Amino acid sequence: MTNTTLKKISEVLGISISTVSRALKNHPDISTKTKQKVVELAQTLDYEPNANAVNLRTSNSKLFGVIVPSVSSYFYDSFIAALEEECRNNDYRLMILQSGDDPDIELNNVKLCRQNRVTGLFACLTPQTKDVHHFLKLNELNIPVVFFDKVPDIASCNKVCVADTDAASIAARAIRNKNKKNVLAIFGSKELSITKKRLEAFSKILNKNEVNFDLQFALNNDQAQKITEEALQKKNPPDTIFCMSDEILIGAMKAIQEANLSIPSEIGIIAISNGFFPKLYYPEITYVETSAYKLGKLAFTGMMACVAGTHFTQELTVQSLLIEGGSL
Amino acid sequence: MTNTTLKKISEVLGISISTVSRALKNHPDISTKTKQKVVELAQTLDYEPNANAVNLRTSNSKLFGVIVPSVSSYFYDSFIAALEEECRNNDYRLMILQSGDDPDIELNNVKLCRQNRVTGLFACLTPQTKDVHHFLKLNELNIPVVFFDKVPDIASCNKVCVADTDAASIAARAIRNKNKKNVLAIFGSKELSITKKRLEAFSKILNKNEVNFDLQFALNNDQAQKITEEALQKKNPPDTIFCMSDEILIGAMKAIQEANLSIPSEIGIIAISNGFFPKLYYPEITYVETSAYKLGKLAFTGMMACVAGTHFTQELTVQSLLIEGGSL
DNA sequence: CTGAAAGCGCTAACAC
DNA sequence: GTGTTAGCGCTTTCAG
Repeated sequence: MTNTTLKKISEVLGISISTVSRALKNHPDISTKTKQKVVELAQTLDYEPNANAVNLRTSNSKLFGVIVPSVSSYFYDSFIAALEEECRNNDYRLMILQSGDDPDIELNNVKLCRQNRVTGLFACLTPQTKDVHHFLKLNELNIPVVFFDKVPDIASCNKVCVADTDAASIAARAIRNKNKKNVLAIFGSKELSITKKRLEAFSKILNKNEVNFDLQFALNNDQAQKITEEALQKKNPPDTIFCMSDEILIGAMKAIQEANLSIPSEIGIIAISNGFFPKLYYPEITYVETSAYKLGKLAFTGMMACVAGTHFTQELTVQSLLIEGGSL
Repeated sequence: MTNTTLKKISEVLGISISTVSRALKNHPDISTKTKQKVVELAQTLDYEPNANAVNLRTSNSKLFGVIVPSVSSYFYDSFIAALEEECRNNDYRLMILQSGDDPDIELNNVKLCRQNRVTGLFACLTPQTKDVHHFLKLNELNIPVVFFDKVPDIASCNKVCVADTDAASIAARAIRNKNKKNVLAIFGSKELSITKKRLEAFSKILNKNEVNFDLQFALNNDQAQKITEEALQKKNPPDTIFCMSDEILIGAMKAIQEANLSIPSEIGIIAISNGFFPKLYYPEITYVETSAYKLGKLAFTGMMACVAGTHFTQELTVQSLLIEGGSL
């Protein structure tokens, strides 16, 4: 069996291809009878338009690309879920690509997007990406690029981000309000701009309020676990742990379970999170929400503005929100 | 700026389109000088072939579709990661589609696959999917379909699955070997064939060994949590909890943390899992691995066999493996 | 209301 | 070695 085409339908019905095409699009010119005949036969023959032919002809792919480090992530999966919903509702397809944090694969993914003539691209950079000219090239071709989460330093591009500074400030204030005095603060890779932003805001508030904190950096959950284990064994252990991300929260919680401390009476904990992991524990962890889902919705809105011709060329941010669990 | 085409290159160079096409494919007919000129100009003009045109012409999309319930899952994300790796290495693209466990969206996704003329489709059914004829239609069009994880009951299709029966048996034997006497066994939705298989194998072994177990079903982690909470409050509480899936494990663990029981001295726990969640806790949870990553690799191998013409029309399974944590 | 014809960008016989 | 030509399946003027 081979795919049904307009030609085949037109031959069976003894009418022209263009009439079939119009009938299927419910064009007002076509008579009701003809439409009926065509639609019926198309159904019988299980006609599905060839997207490649349509795209080639119309040069409108109705296709967005999205490049994430990995779909297996506490964060990007929610982002994709949001995009996907919007795409479905707006009759766009989504081509999901993963960079694996490898700049070469990233470059190749951008190529793929160009080859498939995407209408627009959502991109999260790898930490090592220095050169973004292959992204900017897309703009020359009138393909809007909306960067999210890990965005370029340059100003002349569209970016959507979570409110890093706000999130860290909110967490710091929550700690101060609970009169905590000795905080273990664990941040992610020093290189990341998101770490810098969060750290700066966090320190500022705790310093101003003279809350003592032990500053640590962890690249993954194992390191976070080790750092927490060591801190808990000190003569003067922390009364509170701040975790910059889910990854770090996971490590810290494992150490707390190991030490068999009860939360929040023996140790307090607060994190910045997308919201899934904090709900895994009892009591649930108090966290500042930086919602990837909302970020996705915002990115899509921005993209649609670009497609409509309104480049926003600025940084949009989603608000952060304190979600009280019982851990602080 | 507009996209570079073969035509544009041919005009600049004053040669024919076909020569350009051949030169870029490194066709042996073309002279070295011509090749060089063409490749150089193509690079300068940032030529990227129009995938739609190529696919239309060659009717070989080099594109696979994959339908999962959701990419936000610690099972399907691993599956996708495996597929993605293989696709990249074999020069295929992957179109990732999510059904959201909605049969209507599923149907629409199948349509999308047909419209994009995928070379093959990997599909995980929604629990409510009764009618799979729209999938089988693909086979008529010589588009192989490889079902995975949640597969149809019918025999005449390609399926790859985790070894459900084995996994449950391994877990049951581990429980028996530890001389546990009072097990709370929590399974997922009764409707799912995977539940039936796991339950049957599990019961058989525990019954044979006269291990008493309380059989419960939970549709999500909240229900699993409630069930566990109630069981732990009985006069004769369980000494072991068996969790059929990660989702159930999460709920059960929350209840255990709430009851503040220590593992494994006060309560033992064992799960069937993809391996991520068991490592979140201290001590790490003992689990029977049903690897989505391995499943993905297997599915791809099966798909390539189909594409090469060797329909396997049978059920392939990935082996299960007991991974000892410290929880039993 | 319907049909003829051109063309989107590319590949692949078939010529020379 | 290179060019000519036809055609993949579709949309969309332009004619009638």
